[in-house]
Amino acid sequence: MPVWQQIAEELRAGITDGSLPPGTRLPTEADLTERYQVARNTARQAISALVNEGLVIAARPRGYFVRDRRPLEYRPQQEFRPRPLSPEMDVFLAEHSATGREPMQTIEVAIVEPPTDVKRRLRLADGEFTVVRRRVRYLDGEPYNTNDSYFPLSLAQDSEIMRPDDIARGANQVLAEKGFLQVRALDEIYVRMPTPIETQRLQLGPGTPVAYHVVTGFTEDGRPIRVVLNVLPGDRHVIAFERLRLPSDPAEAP
Amino acid sequence: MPVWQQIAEELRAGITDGSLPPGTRLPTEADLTERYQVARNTARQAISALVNEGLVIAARPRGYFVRDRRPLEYRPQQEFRPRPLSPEMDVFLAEHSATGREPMQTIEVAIVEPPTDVKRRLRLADGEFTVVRRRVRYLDGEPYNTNDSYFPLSLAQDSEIMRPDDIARGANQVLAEKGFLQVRALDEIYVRMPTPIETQRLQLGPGTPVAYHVVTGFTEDGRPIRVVLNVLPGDRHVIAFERLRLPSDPAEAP
DNA sequence: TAGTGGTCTAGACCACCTA
DNA sequence: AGGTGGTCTAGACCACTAC
Repeated sequence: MPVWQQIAEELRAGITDGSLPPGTRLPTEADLTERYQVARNTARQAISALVNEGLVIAARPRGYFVRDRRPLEYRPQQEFRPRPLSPEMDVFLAEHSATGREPMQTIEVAIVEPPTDVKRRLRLADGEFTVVRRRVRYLDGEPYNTNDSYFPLSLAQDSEIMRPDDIARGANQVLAEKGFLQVRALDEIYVRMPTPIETQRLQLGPGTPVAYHVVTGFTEDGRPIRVVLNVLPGDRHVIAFERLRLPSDPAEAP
Repeated sequence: MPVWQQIAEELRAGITDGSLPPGTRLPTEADLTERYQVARNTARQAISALVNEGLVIAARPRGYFVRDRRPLEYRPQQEFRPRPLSPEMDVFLAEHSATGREPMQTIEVAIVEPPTDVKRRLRLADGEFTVVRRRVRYLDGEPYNTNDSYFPLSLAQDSEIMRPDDIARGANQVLAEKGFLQVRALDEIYVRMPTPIETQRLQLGPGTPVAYHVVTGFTEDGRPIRVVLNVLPGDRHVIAFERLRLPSDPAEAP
């Protein structure tokens, strides 16, 4: 095993077995260089592996620190659940103001030609446009996730969806009032490393993967009316949902 | 912007815009060293960033190659769905043999003291034991995911669950026949970089995050009877599920 | 302003696989 | 056998920020 991996392994062991609890300062590069009698680059390579795994964070010039991770719950299902409504406050804001954290979101609305994955899911023809509501959500000033909702222009036009404000009753309610009630949603979750743009928008540290959560909403007759692209930093979320056995289901499992 | 990031950015752009399609060979380190007039380590740092992002793979000594990624569908919901049963074949095997891929799994059964997260979810006291069925699933010879199912020893004892074989009708059916019908499941999905053990067990390349999918199954009266820990490599899966609007739900959305 | 990590250079030797 | 990436050394200068 290469020297740098041995060094990394010793530090990793300390982190996982609790002898280096979150917040602990790691030895400096100079310390490691001397302790293991290696070149500085070798010590750096060891630490950089830990940084890439998301275990350690560099806080220049104070040194490297063991990272503290405490994910939040993220429930795709809340969409179909009753919720306490505060006037002028949407789901995200309402949910988290209860837990004592300071929620905030930026909203930006634009009319755009949709990206290909959105286009396909909304079954749009070439040249058809969409309305996109781009939101970045913050909790206690830290970016929490991004949420880009796409609607066919024909459905969203001249509705509250076009206004860059919170929609307290939710965009789906707006669509429902126009005759498009969403009764089914398809969720897809991809797990990958972030793009540089996502890294910037969400202020991600190195070694932080993201969940890319795509929701497609359908009406009763199977028409897609809404696609949401969520980007959830892995170190800040647990995705949770619940499944109930339907009366028609057999009693089986993998 | 540091030189190595500029180099990485140019290569990344080529990969994402399609001018460097999957399978393409990247310039060698020597090429980059000369083209950008930098030291070899600088070129290496650029490429290593791409490797860490999972975009590129090193195939020594042939060079670096643009990675090909084609995820498979993973549906937690299949558990509550009717499925075509082939005798002696469990869900995983039955599902994928249809698609022309070669499924295979290794099964290992053990009686263990459960890890703390399992213990908590099964509400076990100290010293209580569990039966764990550890499976590694392969498709066309490549590891696909791991699936460790934990059952309270008292429930699984003296049942087929203890035998290291496929259970064609599913472990849940076995439990149901003993009077423990699972009617509800709680899913939690964590996104993170793999541990070294997971890296080894799933033969993960660098820069491959995993989804850690925990399922807790409950009976009608809320007793937890089963915890499943799935580890899904991000480059090999899409997690997909569907949500239906219940009659009692309001017509709302985030 | 001292000390930290961030970047970069210029060399060296090695293991491994493909041709 | 030759070329590839993998590892490592020994230096250098810089930017940032806590003190």
